[in-house]
Amino acid sequence: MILTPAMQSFVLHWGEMGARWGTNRSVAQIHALLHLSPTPLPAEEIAETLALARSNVSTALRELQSWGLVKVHRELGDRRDHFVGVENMFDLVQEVIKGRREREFAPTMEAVRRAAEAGAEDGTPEDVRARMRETLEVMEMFDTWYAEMSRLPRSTQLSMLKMGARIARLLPKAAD
Amino acid sequence: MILTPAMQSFVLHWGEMGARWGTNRSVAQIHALLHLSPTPLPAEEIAETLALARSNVSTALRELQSWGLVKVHRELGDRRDHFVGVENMFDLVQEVIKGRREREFAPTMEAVRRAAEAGAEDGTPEDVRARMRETLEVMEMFDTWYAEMSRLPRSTQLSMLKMGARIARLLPKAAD
DNA sequence: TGGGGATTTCAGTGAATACAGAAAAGACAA
DNA sequence: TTGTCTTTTCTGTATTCACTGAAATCCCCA
Repeated sequence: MILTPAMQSFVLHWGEMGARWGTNRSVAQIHALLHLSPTPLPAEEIAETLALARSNVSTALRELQSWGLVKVHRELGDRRDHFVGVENMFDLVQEVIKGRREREFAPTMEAVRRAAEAGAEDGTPEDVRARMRETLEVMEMFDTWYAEMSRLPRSTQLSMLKMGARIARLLPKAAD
Repeated sequence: MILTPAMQSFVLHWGEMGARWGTNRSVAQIHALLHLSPTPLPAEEIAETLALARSNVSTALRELQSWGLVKVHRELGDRRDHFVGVENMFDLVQEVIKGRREREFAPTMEAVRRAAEAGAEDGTPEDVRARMRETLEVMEMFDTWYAEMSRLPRSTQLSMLKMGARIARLLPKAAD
């Protein structure tokens, strides 16, 4: 598969963003390529197109699959796996946020909780503990908000996104 | 300044989260320390407390200041700068998101836009270009949503956060 | 059960990043 | 100016992380 300049640019920039968002460059590039490709691609072809080592592609594909961002597609009469990107961008966003919350946010929140509690017995000054508790509360507020939002049906999420700030007008004047 | 075990744990975990969120460990640790500290701290003391090189602290503080997460406080009769963390956790969240959008999201969005346009002339298949445009649209939707939300007064943002999913009940049945 | 293609695992290499320590620059008082 | 204290810049080193290529494993078919 040969990439046009526009496709190359897309893949490269997507890879760069991915590198800054917690995945490595190759994973993000492969994801970009699969997202653009109209047909499922075998690992070999991905490696050629992006000039990556075959083994690297294999690892990256596993990671993408574990995140639910890539699915395997089997072709009749072909032993090789073919890979497809999730078609819907929202699934991507959802998976990325979910993953980051689980791996990076939740553990810290748990640690902050323990620190705030443990502080009572190890001589941590009360005002410091108060700051810890306040920090925890903010973290929990965001976490709860996220949990609730992620459970809403996709269509509702979309409406809210599209409404943007106009949704604020629906709020009662004196919100609790 | 001596840290209790609870404070150490807080600082360490915060540092770890920071490392996964785009800043380096030291920057995040310093931020955590300043967030806990009831009084402004001079750079020297920060370095001692966290066992970091003085130079490293200097660089980290500059970075934190450029992000608006740390302010300088001058003490009468003391030449040294003293540093304070922003008291409010929301300011932190706001700054972090703003920074990431500017540095990591917006440039990619711009690149995708150019790729989608340029594709017209370099032989990029129409269906591929369509996927690029769709990607761009989703990115723009999130970006617009963020831009609008960030302009709302803090109190409104807070109400919305606390309402969580209940806000969905305020939506008209057939949202556009 | 053996052979061949496809995939995964693993160890070594290379590049990027964070860090420490030294040197330089800046501010202030005498 | 000179001396002292503080802060910043710079350079080499260490660590971390991604990547490659080779070897091992897996899977399917004959």
